[in-house]
Amino acid sequence: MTRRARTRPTPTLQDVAELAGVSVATASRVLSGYGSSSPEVRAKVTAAAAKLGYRRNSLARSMITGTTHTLGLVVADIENPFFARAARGVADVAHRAGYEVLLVNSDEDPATERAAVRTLGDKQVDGLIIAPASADGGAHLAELVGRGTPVVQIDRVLPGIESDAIVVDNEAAARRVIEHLAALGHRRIALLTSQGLIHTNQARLAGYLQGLEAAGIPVADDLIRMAQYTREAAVREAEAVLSLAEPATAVFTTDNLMSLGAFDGAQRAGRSVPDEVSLVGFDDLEWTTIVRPPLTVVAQPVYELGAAAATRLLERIEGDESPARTITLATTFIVRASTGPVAAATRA
Amino acid sequence: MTRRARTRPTPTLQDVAELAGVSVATASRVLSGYGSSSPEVRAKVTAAAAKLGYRRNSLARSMITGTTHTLGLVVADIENPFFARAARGVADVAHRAGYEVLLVNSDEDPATERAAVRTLGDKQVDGLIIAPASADGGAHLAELVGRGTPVVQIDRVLPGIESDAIVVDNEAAARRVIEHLAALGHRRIALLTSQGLIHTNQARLAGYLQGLEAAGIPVADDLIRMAQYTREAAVREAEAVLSLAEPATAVFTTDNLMSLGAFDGAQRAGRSVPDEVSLVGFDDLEWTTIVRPPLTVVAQPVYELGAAAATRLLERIEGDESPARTITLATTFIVRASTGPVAAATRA
DNA sequence: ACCCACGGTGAGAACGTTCTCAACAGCCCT
DNA sequence: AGGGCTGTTGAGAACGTTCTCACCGTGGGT
Repeated sequence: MTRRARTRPTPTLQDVAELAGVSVATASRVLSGYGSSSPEVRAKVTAAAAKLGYRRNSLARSMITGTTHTLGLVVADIENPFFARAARGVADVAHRAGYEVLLVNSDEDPATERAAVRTLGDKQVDGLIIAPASADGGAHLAELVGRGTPVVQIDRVLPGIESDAIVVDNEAAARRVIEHLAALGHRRIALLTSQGLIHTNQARLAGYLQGLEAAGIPVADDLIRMAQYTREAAVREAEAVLSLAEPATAVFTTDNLMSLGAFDGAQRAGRSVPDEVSLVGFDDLEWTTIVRPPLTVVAQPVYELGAAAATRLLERIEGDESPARTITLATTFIVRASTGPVAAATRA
Repeated sequence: MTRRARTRPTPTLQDVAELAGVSVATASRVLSGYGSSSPEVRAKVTAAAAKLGYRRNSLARSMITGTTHTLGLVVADIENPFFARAARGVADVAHRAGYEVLLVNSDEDPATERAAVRTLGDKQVDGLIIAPASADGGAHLAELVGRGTPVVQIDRVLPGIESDAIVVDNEAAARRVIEHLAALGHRRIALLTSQGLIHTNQARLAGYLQGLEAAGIPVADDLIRMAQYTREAAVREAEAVLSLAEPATAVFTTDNLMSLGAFDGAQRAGRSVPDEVSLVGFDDLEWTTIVRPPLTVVAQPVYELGAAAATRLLERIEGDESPARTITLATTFIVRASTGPVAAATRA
């Protein structure tokens, strides 16, 4: 009924072989460049392939070779600059090695993540890079690993899985921040973090607490805030912490969205930075340097995180059987103008 | 030599069938839920599958069904918030429909793009969404389309390809910007755009020119700047345009990176915004509202761009054979505090 | 009692490759 | 002259599914 003749079937290896007057086996040999073949045959086959516009069917190839040259990548949200940059690191390394990447957003939802991991497994990815959300356990990851598909975790790490992991030294980073603020005389230092992302945030909280202890500053519960993961929530918490009876003189945020919200909150509350409140953010995004004052931040080696994960994964795929390793990357603390000494009025 | 026994071969449909005491055909029927089968058999098979931890091999399935449930997505750079958001739109729609997305960065390089499109084709994607870089022509896209794989272009559109496209009304957007600035008394309006991205930028340039004409403002060549696509280059051009003998009183930038650079450049040049120079950016990113003054921008419906592309592509995949269509989405002009009337000193 | 339809099932082809193996020719070496 | 090696080739199996088809039994309609 409907005319659909314009879609003629794609030429197959058999078509090429016939046109070249050789067997399928021979055609495959010359087009895939293995085994041996005579120059004349090579010429005939390549000519036939070109003439037909032959393109190999990777699916069929994968069926037999058992390798898809595809990597799975599961992140919370590709729109988050953190994951976007990590993804870029993964993609670059993968691409250079001739691998493609299958991307899935989990939105930090364990169910979505589980389904995604299964689907990617079904699609026979050669390996998986994941920023795991599920705190409950990684049965789905263990399943993959058990079937021989290597997994590399990034940013967070689920214990009990035989897999490599690339993380950042969050505790040290947070400790360093507090040290800096304490040296400037701050004693009312707020921590603004987000719910979820358990592992990462917990480490940053731990570092915060260690930092306070080292500086001899008592822990104040009203200064430790867990906001929903939205800009608005961060704004609210920042404003709240600045309007306490004894307000915070410094706010440390543990990721880029919270940092944005805190900056916004400080401005809206009419607090001058750093005179009335010092701000320290996480992740060195572009905006942190065009804002006034530019933001003091913990810069994570995000691109390297992704690149290292992909590199490690490819090593595993190539057959590396060494025991699983967790690689911890160092952060860089960049002091800019958003942090300064406590104002005389608020001191003591 | 090396012990690798821990990787036992993945169970196949045949294993399930044997354990359940039925044929492969029957096992396939119950696990894929087509045809008919008795309740007892269904129970036996599902039990066997569960016991073995059976997971279907999507590759084998795709071989026979001819569909991979995978979409290709080619963008310039996933790190660019514009593409990240569009990708999110694509991924959301795709995911909801049971499709996965294979992501490739082209870096605006035609050769990389061509190779990527070919590879994705080889991998038998069911459809492709692409922000095409190659101005030279879309032979690689035509090739795909010719083989029956639908293609949807986003943001830019290569002429002569039988494919749908989702774009934004760039001319109208730029015209609107100039109209706004002209109404504020500006006559020295600079356009800061980037090299490459031909189609999009050309449309914005056209809109700029139309806007000037409509306002009766003569075109000044020294105010039309094409920078390299880096923040630094944008900063330089912005500074340059502000230190002309007869400096620009307004700067219109045509994408988010240029906007960031221009904002930076105005600050570095010590020009107060909007008193000495008005700024209009493209793309409504988060930072545009925490910066002082907040930036007047052209907001593109980026998420919708990606979502619409995916929606259209899925329709094609489902068999829609209607003639190719180009859908043009409208932009929103958001006036914030970075634009204001020309200063009395510079006026006239 | 006969026929037909129908639910349930299995055998085997098919998808498009790669890869193993055997066959064959030509050559060198003894 | 005979044996073995090397390079080139083709036949056919294999990968793990889905799907077509034929078969069987059963039950209902005539």
